[in-house]
Amino acid sequence: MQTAAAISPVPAAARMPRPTRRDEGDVAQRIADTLKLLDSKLAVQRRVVHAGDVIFRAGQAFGHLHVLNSGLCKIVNLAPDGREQVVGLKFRGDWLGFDGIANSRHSCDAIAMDTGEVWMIRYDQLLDACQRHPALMLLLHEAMSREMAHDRETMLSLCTLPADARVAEFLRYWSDALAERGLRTDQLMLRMTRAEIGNYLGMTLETVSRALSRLARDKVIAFAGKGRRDLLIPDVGALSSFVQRSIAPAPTLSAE
Amino acid sequence: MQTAAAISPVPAAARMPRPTRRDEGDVAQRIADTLKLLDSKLAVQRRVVHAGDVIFRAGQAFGHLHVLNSGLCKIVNLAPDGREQVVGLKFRGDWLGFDGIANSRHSCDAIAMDTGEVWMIRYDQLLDACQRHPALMLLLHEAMSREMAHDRETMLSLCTLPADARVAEFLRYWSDALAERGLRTDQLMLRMTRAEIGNYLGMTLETVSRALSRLARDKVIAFAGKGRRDLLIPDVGALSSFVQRSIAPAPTLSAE
DNA sequence: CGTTCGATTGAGGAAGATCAATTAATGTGG
DNA sequence: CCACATTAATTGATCTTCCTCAATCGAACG
Repeated sequence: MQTAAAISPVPAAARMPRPTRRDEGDVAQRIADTLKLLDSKLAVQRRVVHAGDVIFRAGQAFGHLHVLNSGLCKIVNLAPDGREQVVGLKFRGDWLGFDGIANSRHSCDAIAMDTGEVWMIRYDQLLDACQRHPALMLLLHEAMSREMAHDRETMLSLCTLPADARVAEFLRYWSDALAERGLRTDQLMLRMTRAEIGNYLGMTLETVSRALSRLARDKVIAFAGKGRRDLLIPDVGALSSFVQRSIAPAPTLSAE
Repeated sequence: MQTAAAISPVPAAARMPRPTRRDEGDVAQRIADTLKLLDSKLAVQRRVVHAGDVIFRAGQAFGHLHVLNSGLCKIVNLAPDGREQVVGLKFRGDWLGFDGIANSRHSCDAIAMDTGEVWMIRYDQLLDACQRHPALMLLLHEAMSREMAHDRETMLSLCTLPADARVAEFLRYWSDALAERGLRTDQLMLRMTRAEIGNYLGMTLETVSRALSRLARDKVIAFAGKGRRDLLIPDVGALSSFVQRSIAPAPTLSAE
């Protein structure tokens, strides 16, 4: 992680009018509407998946987009030289497989991390349907746009946050995703090993473990049950403020 | 950077059939075709920009997509707390502003880094045109898809490469982008300060400077002219192999 | 010709990786 | 149900990479 070098003379906070965020209810509604619209206009093929199941693999011919109706899924990017990295987590209502459109071939693995249902949508049929139903096209573009915006947030976190804060931010994001979908957010079952989390966040499994221990010591999170995979998050705000604290350890700047 | 922890039992190299890559000629052709199609089907508004000009800013209402007809441009992501990061570089033929679709508001700054021409396309008109011309919609999806795939490559680099290799990879990517567009790739004018490059790559300006010095010492690159912004890249392959060398310093593994 | 900004280089320090040992949880066959 | 093997997680000690601070140099510009 490097210092937030001032690459622009104007402080960002000063010129960015915080974009108005939909609140949770809206997101849940949007997802429900999306699923309903897809189901009504298209021949959706449903598939039940279990933890570890491959939804698609890098290199496979692209023919379908997928939408997660329930469950949880990770996206893993692979380099030809063997490096691999978890580059995304997907929740109910999220689309999978956009990356395959450009080269007619998937460039990532998508792996289920829990029991769930995936809707498969033939891309050619989707295109047809978009011609007939502009709302469908809007919705599709919106989903792609959202994914891009989120990827950039991820890059920002990877580059500007220290390890502890990155783990906190990761938990905050996850519980946010749950909240948006109307699920309880005070308890969170990590369905990834420390190694996977570390891979996702660009750090080692030991660093993840230490970060979690520290967060627990500071009462920002707690472990539920005996396994160390179930977390209690009494206050999501505490996670956010932990992140904020770690990027401004010496906040005593007079002007600016 | 962390070790490439084996998060999956199967070595990636073994199961990923290297996707067939278009070669340079195809990319140049695709870009030319895209621009022609846009120009013929839409009311494109042209705008000449110079280094430092703002194409759009985070927070601004989203109304247009942009396509770079010439020049070079950076995308800067801003966090509400003031952190900012360069999250993308755009070349001729690249689209800008997709991130604005989802919340009707741009979430990044787009800043020109050189004299060039930007085509502005009203999003509502584009949607209309997509209804009439399926080819246009295909092309649009392809552009979005390509951007997502590239963002993931970027994350992979950020998380798995040490600083030197990240700089080398950055130069390789840049010169690749030039090659794809039929431009000469043996010389490259960096239009960014060391601080900007460092911000983009998640490291400090000193580390960038040292990495470049080392690459020059190893004859992978050379400095042209007196300023340190013009680079000579005698052999792009040397950059790639530098990257490969740095991820496998002890390659003597018997089996696997 | 001085001022300013960007780049380079060195020395020291800190965050996080690596190596290694221990403990906890999970699964297996008897 | 228990001994045992296996995998995940924790924690500590050490080492490496990269960040931080600081000085110097060069180029561009008024």
